[in-house]
Amino acid sequence: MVCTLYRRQPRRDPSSTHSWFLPEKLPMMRKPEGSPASNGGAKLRKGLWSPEEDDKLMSYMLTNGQGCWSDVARNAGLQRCGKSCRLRWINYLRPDLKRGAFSPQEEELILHLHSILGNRWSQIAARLPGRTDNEIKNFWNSTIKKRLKTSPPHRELGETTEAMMPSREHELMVVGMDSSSSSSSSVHPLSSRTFCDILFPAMTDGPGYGTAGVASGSHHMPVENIAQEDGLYANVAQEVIDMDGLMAMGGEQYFVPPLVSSSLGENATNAGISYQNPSRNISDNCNLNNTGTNEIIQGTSFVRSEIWEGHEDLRVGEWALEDLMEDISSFPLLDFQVE
DNA sequence: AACTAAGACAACCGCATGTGA
DNA sequence: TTCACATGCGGTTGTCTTAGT
Repeated sequence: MVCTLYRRQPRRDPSSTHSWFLPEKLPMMRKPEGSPASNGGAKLRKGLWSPEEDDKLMSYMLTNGQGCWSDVARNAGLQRCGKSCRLRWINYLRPDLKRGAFSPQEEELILHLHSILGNRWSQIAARLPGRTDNEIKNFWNSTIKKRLKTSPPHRELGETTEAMMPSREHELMVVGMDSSSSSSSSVHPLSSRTFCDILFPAMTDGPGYGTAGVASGSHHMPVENIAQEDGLYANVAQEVIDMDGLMAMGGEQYFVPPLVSSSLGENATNAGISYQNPSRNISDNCNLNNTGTNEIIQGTSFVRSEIWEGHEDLRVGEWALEDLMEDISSFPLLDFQVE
């Protein structure tokens, strides 16, 4: 039997311009376990969130912002573990979430990024404003994966790869972005410098980091500095990409979408990073927290703005995807991505 | 109308990492 | 240095929805 693809109705109005819109009351997919009144406060609830719980968490986050998640759970009067609250907030309640179907541009971008980053869903999500890693992961596993089985990836996205693969392809396979297994998130134990040297022997400097020649090979920003500024994983491929959006391979430069601000209340790695348009700075609308996260994000934003001053169109929550796709269209799919 | 298969997606779980005492 | 705790991430599971039979 063949079922047509569909997506459920968005539960919130994605077209709303209001910073916060309360979720529609959800149909119960699963009966929430017990009621807060009946569990005596001892046992933590699991399963689907009730609308009441959502309201509690939402209003707590609105008034207090994010702090320690276990405190959030406790202070908001939720019989949930902090982890559960965090997940609910990030994946569902966050105001900057974009609901609804992925656009073709987004799909293509996901494919593209996945070919580069593998199953690093959080990294991919960081480049798709309003989308969560969970959402992208689900989308990939349920839709794209199946689609790719019936149509090879580089047929869909245009030319890649054999011709464009770096000559050290086999080393890439061994060293770095192994997404063939479920342990894709792992950071390879090899030193990042080694990885970098193997991957990008002729890395360029990016905007904000000088204009040394493409093949200089000696102007790498120190890994430590990159990590400091971006809060990135100790994965040089990612660091290279994140710091300037340019990935150099075999003397060619390829654009990788920059990190965008799409996740309020997360750390600076995944959260607010490129507020190019101050008028849309989310922190203007939301009292993020009172524990300093806001300042951190703004500080990071400053760094980011410098790095990305060539990309003025970056916006929070609404991304010029067309431009982006144009920019990355020159980036080859790297076929070390294995299903 | 009932059943079934498959898609969609919310949420849990385990692990890794970071941080502070 | 060690330990405990918080957080983040990716994989996986479970349940609901929908369409076809």
